[in-house]
Order: sequence, then structure tokens, then C-alpha cells
Amino acid sequence: MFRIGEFSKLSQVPVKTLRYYDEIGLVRPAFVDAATGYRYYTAEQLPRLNTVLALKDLGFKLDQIHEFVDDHLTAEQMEGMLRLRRAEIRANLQDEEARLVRVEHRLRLITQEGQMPKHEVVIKKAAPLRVAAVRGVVENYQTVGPLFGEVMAELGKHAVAPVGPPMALYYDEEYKEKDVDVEAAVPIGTAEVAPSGRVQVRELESYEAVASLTRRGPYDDFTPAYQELMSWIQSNGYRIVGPNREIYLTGPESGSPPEAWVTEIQFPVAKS
Amino acid sequence: MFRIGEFSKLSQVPVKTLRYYDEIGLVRPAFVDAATGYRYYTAEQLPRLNTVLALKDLGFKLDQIHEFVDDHLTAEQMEGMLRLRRAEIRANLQDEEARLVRVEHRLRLITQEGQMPKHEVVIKKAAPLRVAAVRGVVENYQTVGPLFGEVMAELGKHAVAPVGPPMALYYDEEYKEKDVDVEAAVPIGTAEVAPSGRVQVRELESYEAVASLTRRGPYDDFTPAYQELMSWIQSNGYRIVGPNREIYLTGPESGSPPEAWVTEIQFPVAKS
DNA sequence: GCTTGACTCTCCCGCCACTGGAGGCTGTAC
DNA sequence: GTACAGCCTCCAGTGGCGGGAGAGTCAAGC
Repeated sequence: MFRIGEFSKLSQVPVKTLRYYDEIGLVRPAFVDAATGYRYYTAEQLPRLNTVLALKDLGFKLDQIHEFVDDHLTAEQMEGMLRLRRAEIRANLQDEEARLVRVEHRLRLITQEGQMPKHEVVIKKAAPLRVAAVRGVVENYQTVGPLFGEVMAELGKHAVAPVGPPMALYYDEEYKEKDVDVEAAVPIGTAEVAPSGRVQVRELESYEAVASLTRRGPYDDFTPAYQELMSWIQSNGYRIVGPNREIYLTGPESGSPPEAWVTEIQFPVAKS
Repeated sequence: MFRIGEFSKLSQVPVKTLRYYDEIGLVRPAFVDAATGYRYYTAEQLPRLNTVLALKDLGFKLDQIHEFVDDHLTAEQMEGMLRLRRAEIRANLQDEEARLVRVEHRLRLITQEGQMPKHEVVIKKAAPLRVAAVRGVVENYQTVGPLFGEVMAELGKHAVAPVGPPMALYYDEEYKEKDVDVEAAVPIGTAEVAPSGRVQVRELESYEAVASLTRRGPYDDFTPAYQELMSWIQSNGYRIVGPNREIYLTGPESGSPPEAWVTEIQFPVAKS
């Protein structure tokens, strides 16, 4: 019979942990002195404790281990749990590898530029979205505005108010200075709007993953933001799978000064 | 100005999380209605929130992120944190890969044998240990006993009691049926014992890692236990770096029946 | 038999980043 | 005026212990 301290040395499990395992009924001492409360263990309990340690090392939770060691499971069930565990570990490994890539990307940015990056990229989901929209080819990026005018005029006729910020979708495969193929879209929720002229009502595609960058400032030069976003996408092993969007969260219509305008740029992406 | 629900949709951060970030001062709403307690956010807060999300994605804790976003850190400090983080992630990856190997090893055991493994292997440390010991070549495994007799007789002369279970160290590189090179050792703590005859007093080497298997039962056949242990060591990418030990936690001297005897087998190992 | 000091006991708090729920107030649409 | 979605605060719980307080226990040495 060992007292808890000796048993702790033998098994190399902290005393606190042994008491905790007693409390949750995972490894009970062979004998407890009713008068003093002292726990006494025997060497015969080591195999059970070692089973617990081994299963813990495989990454199982203590309540799962509880079932294993108390024999409530067949070999098939155990096999199933192990397969599941294997899948989880593989997923963890993928996550951690992606995280490592992100850390290394940021490290490169800092060592190259000598300063913190100016924008942040996050991966989010894009929900489907009902919009009123006009698509057309405009002369350049500055002349997208009138398209929004068309859409808003149409909504005005139906007395429908937008339910979210306006956005632009860019369909060109590569960067173009002129003749930009763009769609101006305004979310309208479930409101009834009859299509008319160039304005149509449709549902924007949803995406499992979009790489998103949010920037603050006037609409003078989006190039650095686009460059950071593209570089992030490439470094992190994603590829672009759809037209990018610009979402004008705070724009000229807000009445705030241009420095306070906030725009989100999104690229639908998938792991490549 | 967005209410918390809209801001949650924009940022894809749960409302509960936004309230928590407010509470810990990480992302405070732009305005709080003093009468109702309603939180109001602006689009201008999205970049800060996105920074938080991006750093969280790198695996930083919220209090570290707190320092980052409140500009208490220079680019060099940030770089240092990132290098540290990279090292941690690499360590995690190694751990998880080792875990995956262990899970796969156990999965092989189950599918091959159709049942749960009978013994468990755990990695532990071996502390240095002062012992009285006799080393010699004996005829076979059954004839180790008399060596312990020699040691115990010597201890008796000095009226010294063992401070732990007796153990045997096996020095043969490979398995031998006959002429086994073995050392019988008994821990004596700090007691003074003059070496005499074949009995010497020495300190057993400590090891950073030993693969340990604990079995219950009589001393009739250790072969399956040794096989499981060797197979585990090989499957998990370890190699043996010293003589193995058998530790007789409960043995004949305990007076218990042979089925209750408990023996631990240890191989010093290192990752190869 | 007494003292000392190492060991053990229970109980409670803290960790981390939230999540869930109860109970009550507020804003908006019809 | 009345639903009803949305918002508020407060509290408890998560997992697997670790730290520490305050009190009791055991074994050895004198």
C-alpha cells in the first residue's frame, strides 16, 4: 500500500491529478482510511492508471477514457473512436499548418517592410443575398457611381429601402484601367421589385470562404489594399473562385468625411 | 451606427463575443446609450476587430492581442512574438504528429488482433537512484533471485532497509536464453553502506525518457509484454539507448498470490 | 512521551474564451 | 395598441487541473 505521494512518484502523475481522478471516479484508491481520509493505493492500480495516461496521450477526453477503462465498449466501438480521433488529429494538423503559413507570411511582411502590416485579412463566409443590380461596362473605376444611381432610382419608384450597404462586383479576370465590367448591387431583402430596364433582381451567390480586407479612407487608391489581399491569398495557398466585391460600408452618402469611409474588399476563394 | 446584431452580421462575430470583447476592453462600441445600455458600433471599428480576428487566427491570446492593437509594441517586439509563435506551432505540429502515430499504432493492433491491447505503454522519466547492486552472469532468467539474496544479506548486515522496490537491469544487447548478464539492484536512499564482496553501491543513471509497461501476473511469461513494448517503441519512432530494467513493484516477498504480482518493464529511449 | 517537519486532507478560487439560459427591457412594424 | 424580434445584465458551466489556505496526520529522532 502506497500513500498518495509515493504512488505519485511511481506513476509520475501529480498528487493533485490523482485526487482529481479519484473525485471523478476514474482511478479510485484501493483503500481510504475513513478516520483520516488518507488515500492508499496498490501497485495493482498502476495498469489502470497507465491505461488512462496512454489514452490521454492519444488525445481522448477523460469522460471517454472513463468508458474505455470501465469496459463499456467493444473492440469495434474502440476502433470507431480511434478512427474518429485520427480524423480529428489530421484536421488539427491541417489547421496548425495553415496557421504556420499565416505566421510566416506575416513574419515576411514585417521583416521586409520593417513595420506592421496596414491591413488585415480574414476569411469569412458570404451568405446568399437578394439584390437589385445593374451590370455594365464602364469607362473606369471612377464611373461606377451612375450605375448605383440607376438602381437607387428604380428602388425609389417602388418605395423600397436598401437593407444593407451597396456593393460592386468586378467580373474582369485581370486588372483593367478602362472598360471595366462591373455590377452595382443593393440588398433589398424580401421586398418585391419588378425588374425594369437594366435593373434586375437576383440572388447573389453564396461562398463558403471569401478573403476579406477592410480599409478606411477615401476612394483614391485601393491598389495597396488589393496588393496585400492578393499577396495574402497567394501566400496562404488559396485561389480565387469568383468575381470580387467591394462593399461600401460607409461611403459618400453617409455625410462623413472621406477619411472615415470604410470599404470591404472580398475575393471568393478556395484552398488550392 | 449599427446595433450589435447588425455589426455581428457584418463581421461574422457572434453577439456574445462582441459583448465579451467590450467587457475586456478589446473592442469597445463607438457609443453606448446610457439609458438603455444598447451598444452602437460604426463601420470604422471593423478594421480593429479584423485585426483582432487575424491575430487570433495566428493563435495569440486575447491579452497579447490587446497589447498589439493598443500599440504598446514595436515592430521588433512583434517580430519576436511571431518567431516565438512559430516555434510553438512547430512544437504543436510535432506533438500532434507523434499523437497520430500512436493512434495509428493502436488502430493496427486492434484491427490485427480484433481486441483491445492487453498492456499500455507510457513514456516517463527515470530519476537517478542510489542502489546497492550485484552484477553477474546467471544461467537463465529464473536464476536472478539469488543475486537479490546477496544484496539483501549485505543490507541486513548494515541494518539498512530498502527505500523502494527491487529491480533488475539487463545488459545483453539481444535476447538470450542462457548466460544472462544482469544486475540486481535495491534502492537505499542516502543510507551508508560499505561495498563488500560483489555488492557495490552506486547511482543508477537517469534518463529523460523511458518507455514503460506495467504488467500484472506471475513471473511465468514476460514475452508478450516485451513484444508489445518493443513493437510500440519501434512504431513510435524511438530507439533504445540503455539497458532495460524490470521493477518488481509487488513480488513474492509481498505475500500476495502470484496473479497479483506487478512488474514494470522500462527501456531507456530517445526519438530517432 | 514529545517535538519536529514532511506529508495529507478538504475547500475554494482561477484559468481561457467564450456559450447557454433566465428574466426583464426596448425598438419597430403593422 | 400590440406583437415580437432584439437587446440588456447576471449567473453558471466548460476541462483538467494548479495554487494556496488552514487544519489534521504520520514517522523519526531525542
